[in-house]
Amino acid sequence: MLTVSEENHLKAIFKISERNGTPVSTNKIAHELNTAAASVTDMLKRLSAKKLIKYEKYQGAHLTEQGNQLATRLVRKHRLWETFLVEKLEFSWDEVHQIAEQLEHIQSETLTERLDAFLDYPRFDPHGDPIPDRNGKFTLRKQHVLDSLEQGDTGIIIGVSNHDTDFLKLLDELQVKLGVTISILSKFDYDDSLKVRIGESAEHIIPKNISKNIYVKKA
Amino acid sequence: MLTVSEENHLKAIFKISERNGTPVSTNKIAHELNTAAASVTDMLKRLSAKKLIKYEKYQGAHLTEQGNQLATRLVRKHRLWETFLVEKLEFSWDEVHQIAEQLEHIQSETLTERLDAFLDYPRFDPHGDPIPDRNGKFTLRKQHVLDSLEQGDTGIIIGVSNHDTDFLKLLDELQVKLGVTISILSKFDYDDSLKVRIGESAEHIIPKNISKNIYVKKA
DNA sequence: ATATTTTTTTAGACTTATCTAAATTATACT
DNA sequence: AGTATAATTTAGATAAGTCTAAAAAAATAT
Repeated sequence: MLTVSEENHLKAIFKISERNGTPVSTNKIAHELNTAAASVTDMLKRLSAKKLIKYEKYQGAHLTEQGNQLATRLVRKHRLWETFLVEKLEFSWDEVHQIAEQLEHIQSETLTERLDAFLDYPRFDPHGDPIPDRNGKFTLRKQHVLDSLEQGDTGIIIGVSNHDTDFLKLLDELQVKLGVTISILSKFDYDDSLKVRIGESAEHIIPKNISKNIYVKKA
Repeated sequence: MLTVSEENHLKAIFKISERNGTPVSTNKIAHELNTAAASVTDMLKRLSAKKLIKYEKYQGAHLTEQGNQLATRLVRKHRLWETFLVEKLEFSWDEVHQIAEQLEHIQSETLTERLDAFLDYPRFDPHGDPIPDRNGKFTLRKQHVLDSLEQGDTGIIIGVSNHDTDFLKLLDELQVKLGVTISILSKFDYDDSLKVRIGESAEHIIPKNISKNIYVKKA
C-alpha cells in the first residue's frame, strides 16, 4: 500500500515520461510537484526499493511494469472522478482538478469499478484525456494540435493539454468547449496566431500559447 | 486546515460524547481509534492549542463550539458519502463504512453541497443515522431500542447503532432492513431475547446483543 | 580539455504521528 | 484514610516526509 506522497511521485513520473520516453530527471519531478529536489531524491530511493521505478543515481528514473500499472490506475481514478464531478455534480471543467487530486487517492478497487459503471464507462474525461480501462488500456485517437492547422482547415475540439483553472476559464470566454467545430479563417505568419470561427457565431484571434494547448480532430 | 489524524480525533470525541455528555477520557478515544493512550494525549494537546477542544490534564476533553462544528461537518460528509455509495453505486450497507472513512476527509465545501443536492438532500443515511444539514442541524425523531419493546409491540426498523460489517451481514441474514416492520411475538425473561416476526414471513429469535443495536419507531 | 554552470545527492534538521516503558495522578476498595 | 489498581501523562524512540545548505557529479561553453 502506497502513501499519498508516493502515489504523487509515481504519477509525476508517469506524466513526465508520457511526452518524452527518456528517464525522468529529479528536477523535473520536483518542479511538477512543487517540492525540493532533495525531497525527490529521497522518494526515488524509496520507490526504487519498492521496485516501482528503476533509478540510478544522477541518471533519472523510469517506471517499472508494476509502477506503470499503479500510475495508470491513479490516472484512471483521477479522470473518472473528474468525469463524475462534471457530469453528475455539475462542476465546470476548470474546477475539478484539485478535487480529483484528492479523490484519486481513495483506496478501493470496487469503488473505482462501480464509479466507472455508474458513469457508463466513459472513454474520455472532461478535458478530452483518455480514461484507461480496468486493464490499463487507453483509447487512442488521431489528434492534432490546433496550432498545426492551416488556413481553411476545419476541426472538432477534442481536448486540452493544460488543465489550469485560469487557462480553462479563458477558453470558456472564447467559447471553446469539447465537441465544438473550429475553422481556421487565417493564420498570421508574424506569430502563428490564428483567426478562427468557433461554433456558429464567434470569431476570434487565438495566439499560439493558447492554440498549442488545444487538440482537434481534423474534419 | 486539519490533518486526517486531527479530524479523526475530533470525530471520535464527538461520537463518544453523543451518548454521555461528560468529558471524554483519553482511554475511550484511544479505544475508539485503536491507538495508544499516549498518542491521544499528544493529540489532545494539539487540538486544545487549536481551540477545537477544551482539555485539562487528567480531566478528559470536550469539543468547543468550533470543534463541534468541524466534527459535525465530518459526520455530514461521512453520511452523505455512505448514502451516495449505497444509493448510486449499489454498495450494500455493510461495505460502505471503510470507504466513507476515507471520503469524509476530502476538502471541498462545494463538493459536499453538490453531493447533498445530487442525493436530493437526504436526512438519514443507509444505517438510519441522521445527516446534519449544511448548518449542522440534525433531524430528530422518536426512536426506541428494539430490546425495550414488549410482547405485542410492533415497530418499523429505522436504524442501527453498530456499523460493523459482520454485524450488518448478520442482520441481512435475519432480513433486517430499514423500513421493515417488526413485531414482538414474545420476550424471554431468561436473557431478554426476543421472538419476532420481520416483514411478512420470517420469524426469528433475536438475542439482546443484537436487539440492543437496532432502533425502531413504534407503530 | 578545462572551467563554469547546472543538476543531483548528501548531511543534518524539523514536524507530525506514532509507539513503549516509566512516572504520575486519580479512583476505587476495604 | 490509606493503599491497590487503573488511567493518564511524560520521556524517549522511530519512521515518513519535508526542508536548506553544502558537497559531488554531470553538462555546457569557451
